[in-house]
Amino acid sequence: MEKNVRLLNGTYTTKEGKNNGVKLELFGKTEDGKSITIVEKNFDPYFKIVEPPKSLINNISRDGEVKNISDETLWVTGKIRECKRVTIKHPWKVPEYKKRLSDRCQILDADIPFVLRFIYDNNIDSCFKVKGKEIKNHDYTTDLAIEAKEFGECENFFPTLKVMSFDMEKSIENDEIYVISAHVREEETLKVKSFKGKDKGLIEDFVEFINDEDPDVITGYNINGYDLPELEERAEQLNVSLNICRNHDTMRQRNKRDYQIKGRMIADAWWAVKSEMDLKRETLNHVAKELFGKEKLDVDPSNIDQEWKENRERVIEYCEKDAELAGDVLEELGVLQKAMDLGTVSMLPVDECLNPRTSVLIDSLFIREAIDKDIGVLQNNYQGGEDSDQVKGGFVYQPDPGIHKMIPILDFKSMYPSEIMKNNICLTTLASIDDTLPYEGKIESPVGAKFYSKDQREGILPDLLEELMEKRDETKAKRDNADDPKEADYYDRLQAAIKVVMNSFYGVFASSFYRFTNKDIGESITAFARESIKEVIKELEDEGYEVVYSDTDSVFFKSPHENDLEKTIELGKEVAEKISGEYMILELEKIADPFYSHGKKKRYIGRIVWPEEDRMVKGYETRRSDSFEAQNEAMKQVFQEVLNENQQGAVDAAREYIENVKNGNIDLKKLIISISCKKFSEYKKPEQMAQVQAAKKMMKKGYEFTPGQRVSWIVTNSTKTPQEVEPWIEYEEFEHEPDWEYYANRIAKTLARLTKTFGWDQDALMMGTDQQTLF
DNA sequence: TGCCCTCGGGG
DNA sequence: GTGTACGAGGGCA
Repeated sequence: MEKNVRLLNGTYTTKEGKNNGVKLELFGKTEDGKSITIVEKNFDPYFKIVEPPKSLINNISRDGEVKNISDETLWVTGKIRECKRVTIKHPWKVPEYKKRLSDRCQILDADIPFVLRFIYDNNIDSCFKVKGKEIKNHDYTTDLAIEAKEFGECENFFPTLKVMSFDMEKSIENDEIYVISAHVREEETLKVKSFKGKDKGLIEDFVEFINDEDPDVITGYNINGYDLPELEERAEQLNVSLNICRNHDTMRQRNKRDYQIKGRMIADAWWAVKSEMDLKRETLNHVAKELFGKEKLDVDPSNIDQEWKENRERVIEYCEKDAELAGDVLEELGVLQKAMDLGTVSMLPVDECLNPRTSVLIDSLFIREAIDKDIGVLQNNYQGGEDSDQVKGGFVYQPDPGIHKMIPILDFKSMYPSEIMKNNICLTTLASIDDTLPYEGKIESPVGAKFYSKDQREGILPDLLEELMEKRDETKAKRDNADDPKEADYYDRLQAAIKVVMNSFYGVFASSFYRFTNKDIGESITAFARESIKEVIKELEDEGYEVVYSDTDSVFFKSPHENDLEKTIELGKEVAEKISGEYMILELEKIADPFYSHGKKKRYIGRIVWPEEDRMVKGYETRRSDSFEAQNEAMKQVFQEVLNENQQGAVDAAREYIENVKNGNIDLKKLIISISCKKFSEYKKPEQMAQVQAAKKMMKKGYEFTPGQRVSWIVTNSTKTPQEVEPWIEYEEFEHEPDWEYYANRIAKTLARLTKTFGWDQDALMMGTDQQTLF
């Protein structure tokens, strides 16, 4: 059998026999839309050791676990060194050897997940051709299974993935699961099914359903944080196996945060929302409204037990709707497509690209190069969680406080990658660690690190980046020349994926623990970058322009054409081109009119007038959790005035709002603070927590409270410690006096960030008079 | 100012 | 699974 496959994920098992029974299982989707398991039995785990003492080799060669020891000559941190490749029987023994041997000699290649090791070593791409013997009567849930003989190349393709989205309604009071609804789709809806009844049978039916349907992807809203852990716990209680993996293994918790279902991918729609959208609130309801303009069914989930008693049918309908909605969200955000695109660029299984760890993206490209060039792959060295090794970041210019007219914003195209290419930065070109090649002294970073120039030695890192950058330009050109909109869309997604990979180089190389970097490299990159942006600022100033702000790779300056957008666009483009160098390319990104900051770094707002009308708000928005609506409302009103370039109006709006709050002249609903409350005993200092106080007072009034429920309250006296709050109960009159002063103060604090520049700080806003009048 | 604690999503 | 990683915001010292 021969098949073209897109790789989804992989695992290994030891089912067959005791020794030598390690087999890899790769799960994928064929070009003709079949799910497939690829079994590989002939790959052994290994690691490498650098210049080991003879005694050590003697020692481990007698080890029953060790299968083979062979010679290798590798470039390791600046030297050609004699190394040994130690092949062993079991992948999970590698960490053991790492620990045992690491104080006697340097260990290489010992922290690469086994499946990835295999695909790197065999240069397997995200899509590949596999030849082998079909396994008839296999026990996998996939359509096909094959014993791999040979791997080859094939064109990229994008199979339609089968997605099962599900939702579970469960009692808050006890452990009972009321209903699980599943929604299966490929391109269109295939099946909707709800599971009810006794929990044991319910879960068993659900498991059977999953294995029968055999979805590639399992999704839902916050399933990693709620549905899956709850399901797991209940299944354990009832002694039901959640054997929903494609090889019939049990679903397991991978980290604290997510789960693993072998052969299937878990794509939590909430996580997708977090990374793809910028929302203040991320409830499914809000997201649905934002994406589709529709509200979901009105069932109060914090009161699910009541709802279930009163109207089962409605709860079931609600559950089905939510299951479908989560799938819709995933689809709308193009999550799977993006993961496949990223897989295409990074040569990784789709699963690795759903919530990619940037270091894995880079590893995939870099390690393949290292194998090719006989370079030793060092290990990541996370030394504790210390961030003392944090590399100094970008340069941030203290913004010029006030309202500014017509501000072109220039930014460097892929700044960090460009610096790396320009200065040939790589572990393999770092001259200070290398004694095989004399240094010519051409490239020295501002922190004193020395790099070989390109003609002396080409770095892998700049090479990879150059390739990516070229590919991106090519892809963009293809996009622009495509006649078919579908084709154009494909190329656009691909270039976006390339950008993601290129940018992830920065994060990884700015850290000091990534395997292919070190402090000198990280610091050199950012130092070169700071130098470049400062040069731009200087050049602008020398030309007579006034720079008002700059952050890392962008510069904001004043256009002399305060009221002429056309001229400003022209000027911006002209200036950008003039200052650009061969590698460091500046572009006119957008134009703000007006631009405002109160003088604090990373806090500014602006109205974007080019290339599209937009609003730009950085660092000012109050986000979620214990904020209350009045804060947002007041902020919005003041924003509006500032963007209308009306200073006085902004101050007046702020004063008026605060005055109203002080006088109790505001809708009480806008003061409600609402947070969920755990079991009281789970808090370190429960008596200090406002939510505990509110919950207790609710119970006293005879209302139900179950741990985990959301509670709402209004602050009535903040001068006490802890502050005094009273619960807000819907449909009941609030018979306490809010602490108006407290609310006015919090609003003033928020607003003062904006009005400070106009001479109005928090206290001034509270008093209603500015400093000048005061003194 | 800096440390410690908590939340979010879900029911 | 050849592991180790959330990030923002408020309260309190």
